[in-house]
Amino acid sequence: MDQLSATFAALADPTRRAILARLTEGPATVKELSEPFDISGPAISKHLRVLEKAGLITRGREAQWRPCQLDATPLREVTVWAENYRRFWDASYARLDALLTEMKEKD
Amino acid sequence: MDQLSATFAALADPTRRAILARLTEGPATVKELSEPFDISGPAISKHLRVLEKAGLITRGREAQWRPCQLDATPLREVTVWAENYRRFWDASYARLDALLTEMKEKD
DNA sequence: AGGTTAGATAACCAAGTGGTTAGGTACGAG
DNA sequence: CTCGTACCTAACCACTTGGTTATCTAACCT
Repeated sequence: MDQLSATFAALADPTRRAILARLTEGPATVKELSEPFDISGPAISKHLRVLEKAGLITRGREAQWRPCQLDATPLREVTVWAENYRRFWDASYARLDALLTEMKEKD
Repeated sequence: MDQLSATFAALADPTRRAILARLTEGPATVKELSEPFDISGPAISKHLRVLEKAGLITRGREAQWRPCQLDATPLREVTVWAENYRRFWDASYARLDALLTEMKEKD
């Protein structure tokens, strides 16, 4: 699975997006991350592994804790990808796009 | 499944992203969309249904053709969501963010 | 009417996903 | 040393997914 697909797949789950949102407030242990959810530890572990494989989090090792930290660089690729479609929803951008195309055709 | 999850799930497949890329050049029939891929018609049909349920395409009806058209509005929600994480990858944005936080704390 | 083309549906299969429980490892505290 | 805590792996389950082939409908063209 390519990087972008892995990122999109990881983001497709609300629990994982909530974990990322929590991590914007700083690193957290697995226990802390699992608090808001009504699911078992192993389920959280699996979500974290998906996020880790997608490169969205990195994990440290402190005694018996394995602190998680956000790594948002894959999200930059997501926005870069989505930017190619901006002209299809952003009216003002579409006008600019049309203008640029027109100018290019005049060359 | 919520809208955002459906969109991310739809985008997690390279074939579906390629279909969207093709549709930026204008509407296309199912046959046209399936040309570049080495998979069966029903497989394409399934991909199109996923894209349709995610609101990324709309489908018309012309004689025996069912032309597909891009609808990028869900992608706007994707960028809106990702924008909340920009400060974690964009250094200059992070500095601006820190400045704003500092100003807020002075109030 | 008969044949061809576009496309959808149905039934099936292998693999993946999101969850569980049970049990194992590693570390700190008493 | 033993106990509790944090976390992981393994095995299992129901459901979904991405693909297939076979079959159906709908429209066009002779």
